[in-house]
Amino acid sequence: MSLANQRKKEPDVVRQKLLDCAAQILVDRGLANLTVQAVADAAGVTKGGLLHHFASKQKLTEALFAEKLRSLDAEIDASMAADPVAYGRFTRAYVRSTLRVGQTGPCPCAALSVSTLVDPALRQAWRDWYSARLQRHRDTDGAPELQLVRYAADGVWLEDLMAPDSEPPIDRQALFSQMIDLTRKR
Amino acid sequence: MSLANQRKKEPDVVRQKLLDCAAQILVDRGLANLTVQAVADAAGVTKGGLLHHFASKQKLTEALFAEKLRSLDAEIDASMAADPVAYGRFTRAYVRSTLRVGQTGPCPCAALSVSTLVDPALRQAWRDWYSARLQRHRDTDGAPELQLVRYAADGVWLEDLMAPDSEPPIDRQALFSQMIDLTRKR
DNA sequence: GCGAAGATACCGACCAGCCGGTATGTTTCG
DNA sequence: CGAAACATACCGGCTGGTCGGTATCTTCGC
Repeated sequence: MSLANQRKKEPDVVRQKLLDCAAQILVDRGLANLTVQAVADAAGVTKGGLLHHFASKQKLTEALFAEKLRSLDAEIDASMAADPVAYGRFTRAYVRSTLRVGQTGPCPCAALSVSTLVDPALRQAWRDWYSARLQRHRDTDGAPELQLVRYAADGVWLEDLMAPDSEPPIDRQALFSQMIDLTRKR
Repeated sequence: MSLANQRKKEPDVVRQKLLDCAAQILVDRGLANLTVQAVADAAGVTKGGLLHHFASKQKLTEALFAEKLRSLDAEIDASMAADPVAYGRFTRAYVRSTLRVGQTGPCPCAALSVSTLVDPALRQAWRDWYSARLQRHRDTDGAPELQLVRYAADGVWLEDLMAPDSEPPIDRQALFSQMIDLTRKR
């Protein structure tokens, strides 16, 4: 059996690495290549090892989705806390998280959105989150102009998803400030 | 056996139906469920019958992609021809095609975008089409404000894709005229 | 401290089912 | 007839998933 499992046991690390690798494969190798085997290989674990942490592929994608959603949620909260202006506060935070100017790391939205394509149940989870958030900030972010800005933000990260490495048609920094400007009351 | 193929032979109809069913499955049952068997079943044909029309699954998706892209292209051309104002003409046509107020049938974008997730080659095709179109109308649609509007349009049909049956957070008609307004020179 | 004892983490082999694809038959059209 | 338009049967490969086993961690009596 060639003792291969004499590695140090660090379940939390392995589990996290599985999620990370799954996210990366999802984004830059496409949805079709997100197989249990591929994820396990990328994380340096056997398929059986992966299935130990996540009872099924479904559970894996669910966990991935939940993690990214939580990450986005926290990011937005932090961003909102640093914003002194009430009007359009959520929309600005949403834009900051998606455009990622001055942010570090990849946008959680990427993996999120691809996940929704694989499973209708995940779509529902996303919808729930978004509408809950919208309801929560309806006083400050209910205006149609702000909804438009949020739509634009969605369009931007969609472009990022479809063209990961090519440069955008217009300067992101300029686009960003343009969008932020649109969230100021007139 | 059991002579099941006593139906009238109408290859063009069957071929088209295969494409339609593929598009529908793609949009509302997710990418993972787009199998040759499923498409064949939905179209009332056996798997072998499908493979007769499209030599491979790859060919099927390519044909689907090409058809939807051609459809979108024609729609935009027609929309632009009916627009007397030069500035932002392409952007308005793009918005009309995606928002689909006063348009009939589903947005071709939906199936288009999901297709791009399955095959990187299709992404490239989409990018090529879009940048070619952008280059062609750079004189009338090069302004950053118009790019923003187009981003917003992308965001809208993305929402349609993720929430096919739920009603949008704001009135589509109002959103539409708001976006059109943004394409008028100031 | 130490060592038994169980729980946890992980491996490796295996399986049933579905996938895309092929090869071949049968029916209908021109 | 002959060719196109299908249906049927079947195959190899890969998929997600199971199972039994082993190595490491943790707990706890002493």
